[in-house]
Amino acid sequence: MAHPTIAQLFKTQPIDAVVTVQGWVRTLRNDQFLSVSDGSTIRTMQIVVNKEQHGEATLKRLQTGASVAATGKVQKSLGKGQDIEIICDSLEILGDCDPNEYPIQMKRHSLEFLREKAHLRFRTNTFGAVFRIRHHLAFAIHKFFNDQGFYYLHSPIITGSDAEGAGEMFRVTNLDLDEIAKTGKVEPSEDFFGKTTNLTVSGQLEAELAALALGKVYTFGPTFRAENSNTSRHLAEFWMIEPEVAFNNIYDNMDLGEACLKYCIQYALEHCKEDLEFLQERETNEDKQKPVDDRQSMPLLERLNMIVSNDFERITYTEAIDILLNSNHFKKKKFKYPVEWGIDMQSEHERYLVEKHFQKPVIITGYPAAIKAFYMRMNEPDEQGRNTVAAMDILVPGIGEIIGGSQREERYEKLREKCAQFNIPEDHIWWYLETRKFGTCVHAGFGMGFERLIMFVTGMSNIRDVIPFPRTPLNAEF
RNA sequence: UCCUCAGUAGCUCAGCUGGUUAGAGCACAUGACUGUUAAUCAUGGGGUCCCUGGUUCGAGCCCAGGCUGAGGAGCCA
Repeated sequence: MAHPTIAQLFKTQPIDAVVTVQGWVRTLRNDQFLSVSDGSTIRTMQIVVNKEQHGEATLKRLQTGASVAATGKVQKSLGKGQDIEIICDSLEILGDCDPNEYPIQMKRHSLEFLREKAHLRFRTNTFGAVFRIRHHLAFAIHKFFNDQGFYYLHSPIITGSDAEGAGEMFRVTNLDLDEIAKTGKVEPSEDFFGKTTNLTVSGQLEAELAALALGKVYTFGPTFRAENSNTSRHLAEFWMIEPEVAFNNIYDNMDLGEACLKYCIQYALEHCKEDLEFLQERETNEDKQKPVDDRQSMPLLERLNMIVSNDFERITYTEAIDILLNSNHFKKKKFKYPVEWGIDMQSEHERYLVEKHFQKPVIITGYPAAIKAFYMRMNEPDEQGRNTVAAMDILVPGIGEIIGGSQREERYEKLREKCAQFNIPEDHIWWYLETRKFGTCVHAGFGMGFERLIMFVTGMSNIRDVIPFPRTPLNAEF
């Protein structure tokens, strides 16, 4: 017999049908009303039990967290909190849950506490909502690209390339480290792959290779950075989406990034309404404890709708610097870091542009060549002879950079010059250079941090709360 | 890695200028009630005050070092 999920029961409302619900107890109210969750929705099913029929000993075992199977007839609820309920006929406790040991209670827990119980935090309303939304967003990404004729490319997790310079890498080896500690000698040629290998920091270079044959591709997989960064926006293991499109220039790239973000948010608004409403209420309650300045300027759903229904602001780096230089904020010397053409903009500068000046997502293009990666396409020098590249960053309120991308340098000799400037030996990325030698073409792409997207959509403020098992310095317990 | 803040009951927190037996709410146990919505009411049990060392007649409180967590910065997605 197939068991309907609670989500299905609320949807179909099969009054008078006899059904079995399997799930986990949230509370037992009044020795009569059992609230059961099965993860299919944030809502719980009310199971009406009674002491006479099921026995006092059984009711005592209906502790928060216990797993149960309840069979009974679906009825319109007499109570006010739900439209249907199940009048329980037979009740089976599948797994007991000792309340003296079980750490999750029907009360508010801090997110920090739940992070230490990562194996059990799925059972809370907040994390249930977050991870249901995470699923829907992953699905939305695939649907967006698939519907536009992109191919999903599986870039390698283990890479022999160390050219991208996106950050510190995790070494991958099966050499005997104890032996190496004794001899003090590492011989890469004796390693599994016969050379030094690392966990990938980006699938971009590989995606470019594929785009120059398949046309439109995207990667969506885990990436790894061994940076010792301890912030609410960084992980050592995170998921990234990297589309790469042949014949796209920087403007096509901006259009794609904006459309992708809007599509994902719209998809969540349509498919995760109840979870988003719950998270909005949660955020509003949390905000009440905060100083007025730290609160969100508008509720979650309003913020998301605002993004979907407005065009992103598009400005050049040079214009952005001018805005900063002409701001009262700058004149009153409120920026901690200096502002001048050529700087790598600090968080405070980006936040000012996005949250104060424009109050909506901003796409900044044309960054100084000196502060961007080697593979970005050189623009013609500006009137003042300054070198910029066809890079673009999409910044959103509250998160900062959610997308970073560029038109790629497709000119063979220009790219070789860049390699020389960046001290990248050509024999390390000969395969990348060859794509420019054999039928090169204009192409562009970007990287979008999946967890940052989820943060933006859910309103969660710590990245460790939007990935099931966060990997951060000194933390890999689960 | 740097700066700032925090660590007290299972959880969330209070604890005065260093002073005698360390508190509250929730959770848990027992009982009452029985159409509740994190049910309610009464009663009860529950503490390595993060660790190590120091100052002091006396340390949850002061000092030093360490550990852990959070916020911010850098780096980035």
